[in-house]
Amino acid sequence: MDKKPEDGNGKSQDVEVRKGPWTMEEDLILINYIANHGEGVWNSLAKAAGLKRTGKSCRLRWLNYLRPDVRRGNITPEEQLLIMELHSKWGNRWSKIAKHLPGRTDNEIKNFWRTRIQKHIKQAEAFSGQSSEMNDQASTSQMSSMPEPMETYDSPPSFQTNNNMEAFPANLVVESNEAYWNMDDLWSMQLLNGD
DNA sequence: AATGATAACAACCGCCAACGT
DNA sequence: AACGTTGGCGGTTGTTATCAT
Repeated sequence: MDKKPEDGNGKSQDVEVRKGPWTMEEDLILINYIANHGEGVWNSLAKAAGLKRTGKSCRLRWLNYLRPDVRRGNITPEEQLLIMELHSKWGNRWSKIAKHLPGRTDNEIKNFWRTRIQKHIKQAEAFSGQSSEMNDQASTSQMSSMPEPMETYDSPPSFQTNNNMEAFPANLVVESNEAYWNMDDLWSMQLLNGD
């Protein structure tokens, strides 16, 4: 292939590379292309589909968001428990952990851990007066002493708002340049689009 | 009602291993 | 065997939404 080691950070001069949030149109293009051609070499795919994105960006978008089998939001207590259990075994091996949670992505689990669980662990540590010792321990590997986590996570305020997408109406909402939509909408659109 | 602080999420970046030529 | 490319992973950052004052 005609490749310079671009590796995600598009610093090619002549080809402009888009960054930042994906638009609805880009999503549709990617979905359509993969529906018709399947996944392939991501860099080539991005070009062939006409997306001004790096292959890496396309891959990430597809795996974490657009895939039909991806489940987002509403992590169940069972899943929380499993995440904590696996994390205590494997540490930050997010992709490995994600393999045991069908439909969940490593990125989502990682975010979930960092925003919801790690915070509570630190709080619990602070209460038990050990914060100085185990500082950022979770990022290294084992959680040797997890203080009865489920009780801590039982009903923190943040759980009330853990699913932003549900704040949006059932149908897609388009707001100025940004678009928010349900994946159901996207998939039904692309099916209609059929190409 | 306005402002600031915090939480949650999406996406990017850099590194590394695997694979192909 | 060496080099280049790609894919995957984990860490980090930027943006937006929500809550509290």
